[in-house]
Amino acid sequence: MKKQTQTLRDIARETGVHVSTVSRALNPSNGALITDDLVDKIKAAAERLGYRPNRLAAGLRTNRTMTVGLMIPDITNTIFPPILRGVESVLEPLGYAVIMVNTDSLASRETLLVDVLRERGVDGIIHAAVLRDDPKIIEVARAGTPVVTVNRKIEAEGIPAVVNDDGLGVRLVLSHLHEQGHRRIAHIAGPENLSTGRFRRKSFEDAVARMGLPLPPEGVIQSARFDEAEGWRCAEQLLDDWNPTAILCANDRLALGAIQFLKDRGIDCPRQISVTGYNDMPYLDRLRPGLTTVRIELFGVGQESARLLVRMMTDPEATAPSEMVLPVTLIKRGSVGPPPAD
Amino acid sequence: MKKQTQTLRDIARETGVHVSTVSRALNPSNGALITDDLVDKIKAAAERLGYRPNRLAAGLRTNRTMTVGLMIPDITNTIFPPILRGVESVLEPLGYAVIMVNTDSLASRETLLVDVLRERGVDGIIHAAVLRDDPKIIEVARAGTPVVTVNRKIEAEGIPAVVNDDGLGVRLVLSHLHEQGHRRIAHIAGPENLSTGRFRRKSFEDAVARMGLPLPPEGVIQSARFDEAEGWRCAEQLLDDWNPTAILCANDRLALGAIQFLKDRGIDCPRQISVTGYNDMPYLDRLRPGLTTVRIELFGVGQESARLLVRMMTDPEATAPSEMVLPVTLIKRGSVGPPPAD
DNA sequence: TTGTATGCGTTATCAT
DNA sequence: ATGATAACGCATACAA
Repeated sequence: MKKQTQTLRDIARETGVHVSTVSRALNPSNGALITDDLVDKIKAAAERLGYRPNRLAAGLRTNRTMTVGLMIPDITNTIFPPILRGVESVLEPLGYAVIMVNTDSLASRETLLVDVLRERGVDGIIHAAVLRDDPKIIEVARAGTPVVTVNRKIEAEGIPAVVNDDGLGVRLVLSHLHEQGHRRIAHIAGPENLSTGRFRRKSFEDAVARMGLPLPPEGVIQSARFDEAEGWRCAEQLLDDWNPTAILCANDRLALGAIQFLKDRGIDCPRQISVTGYNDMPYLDRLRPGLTTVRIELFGVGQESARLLVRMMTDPEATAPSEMVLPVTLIKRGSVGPPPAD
Repeated sequence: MKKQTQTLRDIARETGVHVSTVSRALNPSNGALITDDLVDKIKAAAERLGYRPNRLAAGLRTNRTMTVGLMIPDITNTIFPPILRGVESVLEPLGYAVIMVNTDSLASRETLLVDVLRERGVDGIIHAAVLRDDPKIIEVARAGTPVVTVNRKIEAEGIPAVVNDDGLGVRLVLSHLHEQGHRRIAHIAGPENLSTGRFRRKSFEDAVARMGLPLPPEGVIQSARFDEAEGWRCAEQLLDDWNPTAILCANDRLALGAIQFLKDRGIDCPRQISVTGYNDMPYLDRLRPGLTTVRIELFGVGQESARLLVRMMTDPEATAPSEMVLPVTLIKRGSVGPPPAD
């Protein structure tokens, strides 16, 4: 039975040259040129022995592991798998592997997991789970590890972010509701500690003000999490305190919860109240009513964040753009209709 | 500005002892006992310097990287994220990191990706994307890397599998349809190159025979992929050639496609034809009609596969069970009703 | 163009 | 109980 893993030494012995020659032959960028036929001979031997480089050893020597870390809040949340695929689609062809961790948006877990990544010597980190205030990742970035945030961003630090145009998204939804005749439009806001929650809320409030629509304090309910239960709770509170004809939710899951609440109360959506989401989760087009929402480029932000990270990893001097904003699209479905006549 | 990463040497210098002493103090299993107060002193220094072990170096020496590979067909398929979380839930507390790769169920990609994992020296592989015939992974397992398959399994090889009780699942659905009065029950089978597709089909055919139900060759349509488009196509073919009152689909996505086909043809589900799925994907309870399906323990199989792998990694002599079967549950929803009176 | 020597950070063997 | 030293596999500065 042949040895488990072949090393450069095995190839060297096999071909009668020195290890360093093999190293150079297999990795042209390493040293000077080797005669072509020797290169061929060495490559043939490597092939024959089924040689695979040991990236641990190489990484120990070069400080590059060809591995990057990907931090995600929770992969079971359907918006993240496409981001991961986008990241992978650019990284894998370049030879990078991805270590993925779920932070559950918990600062404590994040601290832990950043170390898990650093101990493995990742060449860079793509952070889709960043909190608005996130000292640990700032520290890591300052220490020299390339870091890119995606979807979310961190405030007032030099960490590049690839995000969707949430300002535009919110305005598109709002215009659509306005065109349908809605004037009392409420908002279920996303968590305050996430940039997406905060920024969409601000965009909403700004746009509503600019349109001259009424917005009492009770018109915006703050959710604690981006999930269905919170959507339900916030919708209940909203209707207790105000009488909006439409609810603009900070994401699809909040919207699903809100619609469920309306259903449970026997309120028809959209005949009595219209509801909108954000993100365009898969399969939601099959619901009744279909959810009017904003489609964001998940795969796209994944790709761009990876491209950006690669640039930062390969050329530490390159000045990265501080922010990259991708376009969004309004998706009209059945959950929006004209407001009821009073 | 302090050095990027602290090493054992730094701690040694700081505390005035030798590197090997530091290594032993920080990792008790390494060598003999160290005096308690020295251990304390060393740990304090490590803490103070923010020391993190370099797993590359340790792995190079010990051949254990505390990293495992997870191979998945496609993380955007909603059944896989929970499996990943299950895996992570047992691995992460033990200090393991996970490198995840998507194979798209392509043998070519799998070959490639297995090498990506091996080059990084993973201590073991959890394989949720295994094909029924999969020479590459067999080779890796033979070479000594612990491998566990999950959800799917590989035929006739000594690779442990953690799966759901598909035989039971299919029988539960079939009994339910039978109780509702269905006699002409068709099947849209999953891909032949996947154990799940093949096994569910066999379970279906066996159970149908045992129940004495009619099943012409046209009563089973073979899909090429587990997706909605194939569900649509197979449903069309099915109704061209036969007149079943119920369609048992090999998974939810095929069922969604089939239901869409019926809708497109103006055939009411379940009043004219009942349809069932398999897997209980999230959010499908909100559809109309709700999909009657089989709930499988995704998180559970993930956990069990990880536990099994840990045993194999830590004790290579331990005899692993060749198969572990987890229970399933029938979920009754609106897509099944009594057959129409002829 | 190729060989020699050294070190990356750790653990393990041997000595003290 | 602790120190010295070698080795894991590779890349690279230097020598030839």
